[in-house]
Amino acid sequence: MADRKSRSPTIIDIAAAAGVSKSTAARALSNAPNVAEASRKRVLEIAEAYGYERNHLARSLRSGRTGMIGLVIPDLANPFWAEVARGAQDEAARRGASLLVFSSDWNADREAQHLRALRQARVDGAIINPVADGSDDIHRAGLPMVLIGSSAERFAQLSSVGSNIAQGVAIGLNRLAEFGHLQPALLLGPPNRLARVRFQRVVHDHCVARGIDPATLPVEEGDYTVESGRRAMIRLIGRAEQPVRCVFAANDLMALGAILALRDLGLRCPQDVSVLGFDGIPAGAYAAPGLTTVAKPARAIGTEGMALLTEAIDGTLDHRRVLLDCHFVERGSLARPDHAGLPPEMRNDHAA
Amino acid sequence: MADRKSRSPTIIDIAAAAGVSKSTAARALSNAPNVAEASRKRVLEIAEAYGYERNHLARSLRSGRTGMIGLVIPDLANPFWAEVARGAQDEAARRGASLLVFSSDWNADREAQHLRALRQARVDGAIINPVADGSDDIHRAGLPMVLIGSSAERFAQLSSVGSNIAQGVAIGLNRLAEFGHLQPALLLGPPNRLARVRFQRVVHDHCVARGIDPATLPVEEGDYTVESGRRAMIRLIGRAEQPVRCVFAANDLMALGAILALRDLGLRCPQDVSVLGFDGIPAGAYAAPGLTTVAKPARAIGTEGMALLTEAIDGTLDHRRVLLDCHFVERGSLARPDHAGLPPEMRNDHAA
DNA sequence: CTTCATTTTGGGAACGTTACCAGAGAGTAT
DNA sequence: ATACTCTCTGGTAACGTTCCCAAAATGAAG
Repeated sequence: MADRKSRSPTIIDIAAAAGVSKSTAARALSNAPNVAEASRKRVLEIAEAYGYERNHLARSLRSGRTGMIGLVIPDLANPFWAEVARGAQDEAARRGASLLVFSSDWNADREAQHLRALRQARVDGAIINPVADGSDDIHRAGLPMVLIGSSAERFAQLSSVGSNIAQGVAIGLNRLAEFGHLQPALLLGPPNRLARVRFQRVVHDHCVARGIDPATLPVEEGDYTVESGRRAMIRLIGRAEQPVRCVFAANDLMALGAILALRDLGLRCPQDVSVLGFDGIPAGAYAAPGLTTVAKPARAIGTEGMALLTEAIDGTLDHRRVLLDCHFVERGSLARPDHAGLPPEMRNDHAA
Repeated sequence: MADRKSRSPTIIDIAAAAGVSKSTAARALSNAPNVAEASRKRVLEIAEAYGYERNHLARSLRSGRTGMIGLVIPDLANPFWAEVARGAQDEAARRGASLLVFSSDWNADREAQHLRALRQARVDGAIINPVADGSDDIHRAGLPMVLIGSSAERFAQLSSVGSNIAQGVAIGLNRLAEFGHLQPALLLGPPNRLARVRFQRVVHDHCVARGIDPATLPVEEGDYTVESGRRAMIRLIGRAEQPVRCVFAANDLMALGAILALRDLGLRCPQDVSVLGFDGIPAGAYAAPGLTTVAKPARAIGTEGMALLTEAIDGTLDHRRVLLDCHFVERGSLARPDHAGLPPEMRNDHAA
């Protein structure tokens, strides 16, 4: 009896079957007030029996709200961003919304294209990791939005959620100090890139705060890939000045590269050289030794971004910039220096 | 001039401004035939100037097509499924569709809930990795769908896309044979699980086809986690009967565990023991040695699933079951047995 | 029994688009 | 000039809701 016309029943069918007007049926189904208990019960029973399902399209067209949220990230297949997406999706589901996901591949054109698609789909709002330099495309979007990730810094006037790099670096350096490593070498990203500048600046500030001369830290650079980390580590070890006992890498992939390099060079990690990463990617757990790292709150960035966006949609959000704390993940690539394994000329006795 | 009423312009505004009826404007904007070139040009110019954007909601309500596709996978944060999602998303974008993503967490209730959301959002179709045992929820969905992944086997009557396990195992065993490993030990998943049964059956068949007695292959089992793989490898080495020179694991995580175990046991990989994985997760690249593995065509499953779904939506798809080939990824955990490094009692000279 | 307040109901008008059909021109052949 | 075909156009009716307002029913108080 449910589908006489092989067409899914509309609210009009339900109203007719329940012997009420579509207005009353609508009220009953959206459990609004001012509908007699008897009518409501009637309508709900009929709807249940007919397998009625509200047409969300019509509802949206009328009310202007779609219950859909757009998410634009650089790459859904990247573990970090996948984790962010998962967080956003969980929170969206909790709030009864659905998530439209797009990957920009760090490409401004594609980003603009996705933004257009979002607007056309009439999403209620969007969470975006902006790629475009010119802020035009982002602002022009004309819908409630929350930015995520570090590139959000370029758009100071928009609310955003990111990880607290300063706090993360602080944890890292503190833990390194506890292990006796006061002057870790740094593996940074390519120069001129925002991420590198920020990481380096934060390390610098923290060193100053701890009374360490930042200029004494050896620095090498890579491009955030494993291979570049491997080569940077080799260069670092090759330096004559000072034996390297500890490396703090700006991301996990380079840290993994460093661990590989140490193995190739016949040095033990962590006994000879400690390695600390920054990111918290799952792959770090499978290295040997497991990569100790400062993990960014990827999933929380997604959930918090969605929470903020909800406020933005409701209009209750005044500008806010949320920085979520990183946390330390101990896995075994950090140790007190073990001088026994090193030839005398490589020993370094300044550690506490 | 674009937004006199601070409201986005509708097709009626455009039509009025262009001095034509909304019918003509609609035809021009959806570049339909039977509209004078002059009118079309006029309308398009005005639309451009006003920043007009078609309301996809209204369009969908009328036409019955939303241009949205649902994707339900177990976990968006899982690298394999993230890769599948990425493939689906790319193909969707290529076809001008948008992707609604949901994670079921291998939970039938959540899956049912997501399917309901999809129906309510009036998606044109869905790509699903089914979790529910009872086929009811899936069939009841009542929208065009394509299943992906191995669990699709349970729903023989629906079209599906999966990886060709048989072919993948064949490549793996062939390559192992080329390295002189004719009787690899097997690291399987938990008994009774579909995935294990299938993997084991395929290995069995291929051994028979190659003239090897399947019963001679040592077998251990784990639960697809790294730790279980580590323990299984230790048990394997501990077996008295026969020295193990090669392990074929049913997934990459267990293979990574095996590599960790070998290091702990003081055995060299690959010189003493070769390890072959199955999956192709990115983390395998960062192990030492890099994990050689048979990679499933994750991204292709997504793209092909979307391609099939498009046909299903158009009604041009008759039942099909697509199996996509796996490919071999050489990374360094495979080698010819190097007897020199082993104590005499562990040597095993039957290899070619 | 009236009056008034309150709850409940129904009828229409949106929302912005596309589908359909009939009519208006324009051009060509009889 | 008439008839006919063609291309183009405009009006109207959907699509399935929700929102608004007025009408009807109910109940309480005078």
